[in-house]
Amino acid sequence: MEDKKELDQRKAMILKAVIDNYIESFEPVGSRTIAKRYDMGLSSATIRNEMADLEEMGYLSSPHTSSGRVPSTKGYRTYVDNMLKPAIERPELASDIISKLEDKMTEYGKLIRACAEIISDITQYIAIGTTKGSGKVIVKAVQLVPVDDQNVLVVMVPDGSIKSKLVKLPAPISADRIIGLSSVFNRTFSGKPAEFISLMSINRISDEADIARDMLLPITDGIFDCIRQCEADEFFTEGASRLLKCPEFDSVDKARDFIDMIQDKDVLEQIVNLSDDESGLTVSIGTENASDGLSDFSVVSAKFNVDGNCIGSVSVVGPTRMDYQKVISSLEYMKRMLEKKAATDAGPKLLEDKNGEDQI
Amino acid sequence: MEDKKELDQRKAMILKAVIDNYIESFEPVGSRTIAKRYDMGLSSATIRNEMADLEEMGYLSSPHTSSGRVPSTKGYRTYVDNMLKPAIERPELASDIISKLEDKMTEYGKLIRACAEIISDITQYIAIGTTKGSGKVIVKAVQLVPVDDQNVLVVMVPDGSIKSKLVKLPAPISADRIIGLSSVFNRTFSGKPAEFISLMSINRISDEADIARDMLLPITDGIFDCIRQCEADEFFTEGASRLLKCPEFDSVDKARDFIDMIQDKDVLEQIVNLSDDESGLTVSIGTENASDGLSDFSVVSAKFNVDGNCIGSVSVVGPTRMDYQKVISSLEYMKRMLEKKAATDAGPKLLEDKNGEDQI
DNA sequence: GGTTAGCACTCGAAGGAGTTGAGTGCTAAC
DNA sequence: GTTAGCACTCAACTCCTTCGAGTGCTAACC
Repeated sequence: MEDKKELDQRKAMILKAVIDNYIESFEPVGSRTIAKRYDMGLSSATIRNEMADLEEMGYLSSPHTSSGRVPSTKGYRTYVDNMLKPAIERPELASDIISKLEDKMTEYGKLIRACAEIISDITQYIAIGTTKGSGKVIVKAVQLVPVDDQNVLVVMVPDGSIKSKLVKLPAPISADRIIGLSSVFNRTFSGKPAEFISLMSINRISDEADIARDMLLPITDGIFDCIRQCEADEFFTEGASRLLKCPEFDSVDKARDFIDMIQDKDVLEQIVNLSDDESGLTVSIGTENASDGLSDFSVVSAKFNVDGNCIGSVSVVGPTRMDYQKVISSLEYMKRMLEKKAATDAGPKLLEDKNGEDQI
Repeated sequence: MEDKKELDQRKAMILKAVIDNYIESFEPVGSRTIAKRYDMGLSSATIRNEMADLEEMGYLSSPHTSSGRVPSTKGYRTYVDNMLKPAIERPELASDIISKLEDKMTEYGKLIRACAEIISDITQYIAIGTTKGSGKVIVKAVQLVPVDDQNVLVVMVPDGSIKSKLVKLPAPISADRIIGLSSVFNRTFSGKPAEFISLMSINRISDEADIARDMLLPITDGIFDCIRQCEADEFFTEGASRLLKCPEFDSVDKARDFIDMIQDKDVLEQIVNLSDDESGLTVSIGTENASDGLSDFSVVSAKFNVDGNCIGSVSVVGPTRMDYQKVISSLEYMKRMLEKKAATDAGPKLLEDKNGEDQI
């Protein structure tokens, strides 16, 4: 009552104990439980007093008069900021993750999906992934692949990704023509920013390749489509059903509401845009979340940066009493691994400035 | 009591009324409800007697002594087989579906996914789609697309689909080399069945194109990978969260169990393999299902055939008291539309035997 | 003989009273 | 500052009653 300044060490210890317990049991924690489970050399009465102080200070709250205490957003915040052990290395996880990623490493879209999957697997919460639509798409290459006499696969290679679209031409055309056309397209567009691909260029190609404009239209449409795919942020959700295993969903209504919410574009945006420009992780707890519907949930978000560009993000959504330790350390670990691997290993974009001195 | 032969017309009418009611309300149906809601010119007492008969005959059952009646599997079966109105055309749906399918028509995998999505949207139940891995894959075309100096996109075109895989070569190579190589690969493999692509051919290509074998290996690996993708049956589930909206999931446990079950490969197999070789729809009701876990659910399954080959299937899974009318008619409709559209319209495979008389 | 009205009976669902136990706040003693 | 002790609170549980929808059966009716 007298002083309401910072947490002293004992209060901090008790706060941590309460939160640890609550995370584990999802039940309001009483003073006696703490006294018994942690050998602090304090009686339940003393702890009771401290807990009353913590409540007054806003770190804890009680659902009703005579029940144990539950952490508040402020309590979780302190816990997350100050009380977590530094992320531990988990070599046993590492090899597993690496092997799962190995296959996917060639394209960022698939890669991030794989990350989200793995993270959801590890943490048992929902993981939401995004691939960041790079604002300005640079076309590295365009290729046309003849499929049959009237269908052409348009392949566009921007940075760090590959997009393709099958288009149907208004009339049959020979494979050789397509291949010839392919090199005209490639010559015209490669290295150019996406804005460059305007209708103007069609006329140029039409002249150069001596081909009717309406044969080219579906192809350029296809390219536009690929560009649009690149520019668009993509969302995907992994492990939604897992959340049903959380005891907080004791009624089906809650589960329903949550699932409805998590499918709302706006909420997804909020979840994902949460992390600011920093390169680290962001944790948003309970009422800290912008969206009301998320006030009983926490979001831990990691952005993945390669070569200074954000290529996407993975966020974990779980109940406020989530296992922060686990979530944060696995996300951090994933982020480190992915960025390191991307920097040393494949990924089309990273080879740009190499010289082809070994060329065969 | 006296005679236990077939349903007479009145019994059938009452049975249908009970099932209609139960499907709507998910509550045991009493004789009075029927008497009031349907103007049959019969009192509740008479209907009560008839319902007792229906129970004795196995079409209905009552959860406990003094509650209304609930349809049994046999009851549903009779309902589905004899009492549904023929599928109605829904022009308003048609245009919607067609426009949604338009975009996806180029590849069967995406197409069936889109179908499952639409069906789940319409029916509000879970839809499970599969693409049938065609046993014997015929390689229509192989193309290599240079991405940058060390990465190559391997594109393989089998029937009705397109697969691609990005591979990394052990050493840089020029785009022109790749394009040259591409035509060698294509010449060697196109029109050949997948089995043909053996290690033998690598040597041949290695000779013909004058290139080191270890540069070719990643590429053939990529092709193998594409073939494997074609051969594999693929599953996907749409609208799983919708099922939570069914009142039968009054407890979270049930929902959990169901979601666990629906993710089990074996159960999925059963759901999908349910439909026999017939070309129509298959309905499996409650206890008719092979898997115990599904005994409170019904599955309606449609196989899609194009040119006499099954290209995949979509199944709807819902509670036994699902709206069969809606599910069956929309699935049937979808099947008809898809097959018709596939027969008249694009889809790479369908152009094969056309001559390129219009060639530009 | 089929149909109907009437009545006693059944049984789950809903609501309320009493009990239990974990937990609190407060006070007084150490 | 810490602790023991005690009165108090309140959700959760159990037990009990009431309520009503629905049944089966019987006797009367057309």
